[in-house]
Amino acid sequence: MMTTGTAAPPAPLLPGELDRPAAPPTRTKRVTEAVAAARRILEEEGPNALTMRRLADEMGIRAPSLYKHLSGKADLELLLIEDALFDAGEATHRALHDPGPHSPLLNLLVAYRAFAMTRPNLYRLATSGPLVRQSLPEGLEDWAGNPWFVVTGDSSLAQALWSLAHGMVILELDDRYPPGSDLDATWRAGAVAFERGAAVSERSVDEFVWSTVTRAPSSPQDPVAPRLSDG
Amino acid sequence: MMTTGTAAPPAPLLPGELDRPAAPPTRTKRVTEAVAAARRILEEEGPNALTMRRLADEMGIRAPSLYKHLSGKADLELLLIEDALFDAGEATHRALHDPGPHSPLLNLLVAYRAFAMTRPNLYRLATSGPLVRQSLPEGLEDWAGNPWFVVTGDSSLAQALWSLAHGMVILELDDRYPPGSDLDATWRAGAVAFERGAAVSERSVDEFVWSTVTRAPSSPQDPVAPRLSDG
DNA sequence: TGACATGGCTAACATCGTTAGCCATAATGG
DNA sequence: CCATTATGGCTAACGATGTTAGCCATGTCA
Repeated sequence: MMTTGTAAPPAPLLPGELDRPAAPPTRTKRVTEAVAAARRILEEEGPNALTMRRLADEMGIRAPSLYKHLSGKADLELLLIEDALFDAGEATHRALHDPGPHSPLLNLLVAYRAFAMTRPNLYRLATSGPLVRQSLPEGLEDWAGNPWFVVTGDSSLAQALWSLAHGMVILELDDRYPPGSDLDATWRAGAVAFERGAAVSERSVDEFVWSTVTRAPSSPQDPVAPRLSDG
Repeated sequence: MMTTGTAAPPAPLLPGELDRPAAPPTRTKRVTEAVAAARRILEEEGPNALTMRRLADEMGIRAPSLYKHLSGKADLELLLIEDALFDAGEATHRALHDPGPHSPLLNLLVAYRAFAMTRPNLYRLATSGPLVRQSLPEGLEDWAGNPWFVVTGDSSLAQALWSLAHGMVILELDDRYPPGSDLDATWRAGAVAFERGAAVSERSVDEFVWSTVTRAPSSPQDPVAPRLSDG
């Protein structure tokens, strides 16, 4: 669960580690309840069950009344994503400090995988589709991604390692690996590659450019409504 | 575009390379048209535009008439996924044979990234959410994933590398990297890690087990209807 | 020629997110 | 102390979505 604003035991920051960002914009009691209920429904009954009517039901009211507290479903999902990012940040930062049995990099991977596996639907919701970046609390995204930098010491390597972790997590959640795959071995293989890569100088490679790779011109995605404040 | 069943110039197979799987189950002319139209709509107008009514419109008929050819929207999407897997397999197998300017591993990554970037919405559709494995043509999945094994020589390493590629692709498509990120550098960093890892003996690592990491008990996803044949 | 399969159509339904507009109660201010 | 306003519920309803039921024209073929 998310501990909004309550100060944690102040562990000394590691070199390169960011401090926890300001708490997210204050939430009404009722909004907090709605988010909690939504989270419960999402995780226990799946994403299809998370409808405005079902959510209202869970709160003992009718669907239209939800709009007295939330601007719409997109707003609700944004709040869930906020929670997920806070939780993920907490879990991964903790992995940096806890005396895990392995290397920091491996501890981080283990923590990330465990985080995702224990709340798969929330993880999927928070990491799939275009991100509504400007609606998130200031600094949250940076803080949540910071452990990957702390562990690798390089921003490109950090992004690559996070990509690997996310890729493995989401493919595992979606059952995309061939049946019978030894996923632990897959994670191990990935960890090994980066464990070795992180220790090595950043630019021992030929200057390869990806310039031939470009995005298809103006490929539309789904529009995402900007966040509205509590009404 | 997909070249269903038409034989390609028979390039000699590389060691470990799988042969192209049998062509997908025959599609009616009308079904083929529907899939083509759907693909056009999806890529040019985004996933939200891919509606049964919109698709019917594109074909000059009314929505209910679509059900004379397809069992439902899930069926249509499955056909799109089939196409995407064939195309991806073609692109990546070609990367193995073309005299690319780089190492095989790098050539593969470049091809994969380019493939995804040129049809982002189809890629997202084909790789997001639970896979309806039993509805896919026999051998398609294995064949499409085979290049990753050819390049790494090890199944765990192959899955990890594919995970990295998918992670980077999907995060790039969804704009999940912090603004201003040098994504080429990220891909380079990832490639380097695996370039080095692939050359090394598979088991130079301590025997790490992930046994503490388990899935949340019975977390529901969205049910997926099994594929029905053409009606 | 008649039976049947093919492939269109309209009408309609359930479910979804969402809006409009009503009303009771609580809070607030002259 | 009462009037006014804000809060937060409600019902009714709308438009979009996937989908089904049932009708009918046309072509195929025994």
